Amino acid sequence: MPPAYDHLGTEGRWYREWLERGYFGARAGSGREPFCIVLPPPNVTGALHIGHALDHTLQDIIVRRKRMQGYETLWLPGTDHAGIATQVVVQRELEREGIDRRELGREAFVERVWQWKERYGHRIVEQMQSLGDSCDWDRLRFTMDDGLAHAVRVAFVRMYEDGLIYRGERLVNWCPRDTTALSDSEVEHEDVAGEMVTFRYPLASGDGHVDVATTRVETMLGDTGIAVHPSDDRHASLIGRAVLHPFTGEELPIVADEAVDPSFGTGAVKVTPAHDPTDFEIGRRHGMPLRNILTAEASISEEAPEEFRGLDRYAARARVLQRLRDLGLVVKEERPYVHAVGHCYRCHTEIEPWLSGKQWFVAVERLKGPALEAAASGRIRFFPERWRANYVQWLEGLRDWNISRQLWWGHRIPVWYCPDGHETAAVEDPQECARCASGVLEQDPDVLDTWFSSQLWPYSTLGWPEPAEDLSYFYPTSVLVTGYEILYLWVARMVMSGLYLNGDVPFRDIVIHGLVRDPQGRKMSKSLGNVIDPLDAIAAHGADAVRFALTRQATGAQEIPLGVDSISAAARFANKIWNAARLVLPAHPGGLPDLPDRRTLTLPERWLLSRHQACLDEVDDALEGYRFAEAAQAIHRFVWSELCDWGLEVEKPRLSEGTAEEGRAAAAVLAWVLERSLRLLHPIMPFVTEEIWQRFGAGESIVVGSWPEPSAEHRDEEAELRFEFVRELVTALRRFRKVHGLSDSIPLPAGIRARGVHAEVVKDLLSEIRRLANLSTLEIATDPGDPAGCARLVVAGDEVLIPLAGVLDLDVERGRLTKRVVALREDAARSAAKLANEAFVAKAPAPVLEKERMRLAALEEETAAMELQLEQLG
RNA sequence: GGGCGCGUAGCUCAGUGGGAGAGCGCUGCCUUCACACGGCAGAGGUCGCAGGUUCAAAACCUGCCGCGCCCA
Repeated sequence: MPPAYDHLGTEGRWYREWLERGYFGARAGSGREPFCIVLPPPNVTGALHIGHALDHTLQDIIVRRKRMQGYETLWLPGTDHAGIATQVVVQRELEREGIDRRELGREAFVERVWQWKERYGHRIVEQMQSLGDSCDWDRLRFTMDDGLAHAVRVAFVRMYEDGLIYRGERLVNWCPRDTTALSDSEVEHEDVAGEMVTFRYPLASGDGHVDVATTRVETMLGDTGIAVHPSDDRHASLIGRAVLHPFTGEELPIVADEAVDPSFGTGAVKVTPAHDPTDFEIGRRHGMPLRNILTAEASISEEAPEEFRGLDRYAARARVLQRLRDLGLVVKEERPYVHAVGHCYRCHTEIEPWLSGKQWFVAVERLKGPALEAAASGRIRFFPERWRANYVQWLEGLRDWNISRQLWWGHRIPVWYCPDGHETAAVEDPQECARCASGVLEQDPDVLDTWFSSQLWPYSTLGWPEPAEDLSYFYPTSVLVTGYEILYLWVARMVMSGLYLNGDVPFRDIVIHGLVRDPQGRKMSKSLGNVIDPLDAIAAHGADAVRFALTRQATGAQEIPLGVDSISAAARFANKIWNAARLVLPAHPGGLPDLPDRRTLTLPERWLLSRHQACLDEVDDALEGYRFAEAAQAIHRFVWSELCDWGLEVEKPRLSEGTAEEGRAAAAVLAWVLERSLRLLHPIMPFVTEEIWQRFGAGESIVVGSWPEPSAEHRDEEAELRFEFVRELVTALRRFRKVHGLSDSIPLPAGIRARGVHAEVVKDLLSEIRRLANLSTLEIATDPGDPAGCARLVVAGDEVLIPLAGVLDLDVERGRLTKRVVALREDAARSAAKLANEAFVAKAPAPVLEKERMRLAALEEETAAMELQLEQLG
């Protein structure tokens, strides 16, 4: 084995091997218990980013462990057609060729998108494979596949016929750049430094005015009324009167409406029913006309006075303000005025509430209830649990979902209209109108929200709506793993639709993870230059390192900080295990290691097995509860700080210098621990563990090896206590050496007055202790003898004596002792005060009390020894 | 305005009733035959602030201050 682990020569080779051997394939009805995860499908247009890397790593950890536990394990992969994102990408490509998509026409455009998908759609799949994702690639799905498209139509028609989908005209969230409507969830609210303008409308009667305030002053071009709160005394006399629009001379009525917030501004608000959701409602209640002053691209429309027409909304804002100033109607301009503005989640353009004609909606009222019940009853469980509250709150406030998109790329709405305007919703393209049998039909031009199809993902991918074997075997799926940013957009909708269309929750456990940030907690962005490209990181440090670094940070927190340092640290961890194997494997005869008879094990071996067992229990328990960071930390701590730092170090002499029998026994124990540690680590770091595991010659592949199950078998508290004393003793001696600036390579003589069990331990491990602390001699004294001329340490109550022999600086030694005595006295005083407290003695549990008494005794004993030593030094 | 969180070592975070922890970073020493992608040791913290509960609070309760995210 080379002295350093080489991920480049390892990872691709093993991944191809695993694929060829078909380890990731799952079969329905195998008789084994099913376990299934559907992959949140990445956009087919996209490249793998660090967020995917995290999401996939966590899923792969779950899946690989379950596979090792013997489940029929299916991780079902796929990609999403991502309506807006994909359409925009292809549009841009066309623009570079000087082609407008409208010239090209719908059919040709969609054909172009398919070509694009064929060309680049597989790229992200290969990237997932470089990360090690153990998906069943034979089942790869795409949200526009025939089967899935069929599922979308069936879902739509079923909901339509059940009255859950309807067509209506209302204000929608409009993205003027993508020229499509968006659902409420696709609008991101962000604070913007805008302006607040207060201006006045003169009363039609000429005897006064009404002041109103707005951040979108251009919308006054569409004002068709003024509203005040009915119980607002300041404006009571205005109700029923009218103001004059300064540009059109039109009379706008002043109405009273409960929706007005009397504490905002002057308490009177301008009403723009065609451009604000609240105003839309007010306008409807009072019969105000809708004046749509914006075009689809958010420039001023024909409905506004001529001088403003054609201006874009921001230019219009400035022009309107200037005209109002000219007329002396501006009362106040506040700038900057920070307020929340909705932005398109895809292109970040400011959203306009806009009337775009008739749109399709999902009525959510009947879908909510079962989805709420599933969370309340525990049929779905959230990890971390707190996300349940967010889910519930969102569902409770949910309003009808706009599913029409004015795009060409996506699932076209399966509704046809005849010249009489009758609607025909159908799974298969209809030949005639369902109502009047007209043969002239035109399909709705719009496509469905991408999330409408992805909400079907957990069952459409398994064959729904057909009665598929996969569906009955793997549905409900076991776990869903995703980031909190799509909890509402996707997760909640899958629950609602799964319950409604398929009669059961789509998954049992929902694991919500955070977003990957840079080490300062900032979002990764190109402009900040702090982006970590997982593919670069994999090339530089290996997929295992990227996976481990992410897992180690994957606590339940909302943010997961990741820097290149933590990735290279993880790569060093892989190298550490590699080198542990380099030490152990040459001494191992091959095959699955067998543990020697327990009665022949040495104390350090029993300690090591016990610590290994503790690690195993912790890793297993953490993974069972989806506490990934805890699992990664536990295995890291054991392998590095226990196995390598102590286990291997203490066993080295037996391995190479002992008798053949000792060598065999030591190798067996170390190989056994190492092999099982590899299996524990495999879900997190699949490649390096496989590469090492193969060298055991213990079987086909660690991928299909068995998961070490927790048990109490090797726990040995006594061995842990005894060896813990050895570690303390050795560390104390090393520390002493450093304090006195003594080189590690000069052997020191030492003596110890060990008592009770400690005497046994020291006698037992005399040579090991001498070697670990580099002692020339270690005398075990039972009687006090003459400590003069010796430095004195106290370790767990035992005195350790080191002959000064002229090599030690007495001043340094006095300093060390004085420092120690001061600390001891402080500690002892605190302890004594506690024990002097009657309430503590009376109320604290006996073990706590006993422990405190022992502690004080030990402190006093050591203080006395140190003081005596100081005295003797003079 | 409502909801969910966070505030612990220089940085990022674990820790949820009985002696303050990890990784990274930092300091010093060491190229000893698994690993310098290493070893050994060390420095560094009024656990945001103020009250309260308790024999005992970083942890539980209340309030305040600061910060983040989501929703309106």
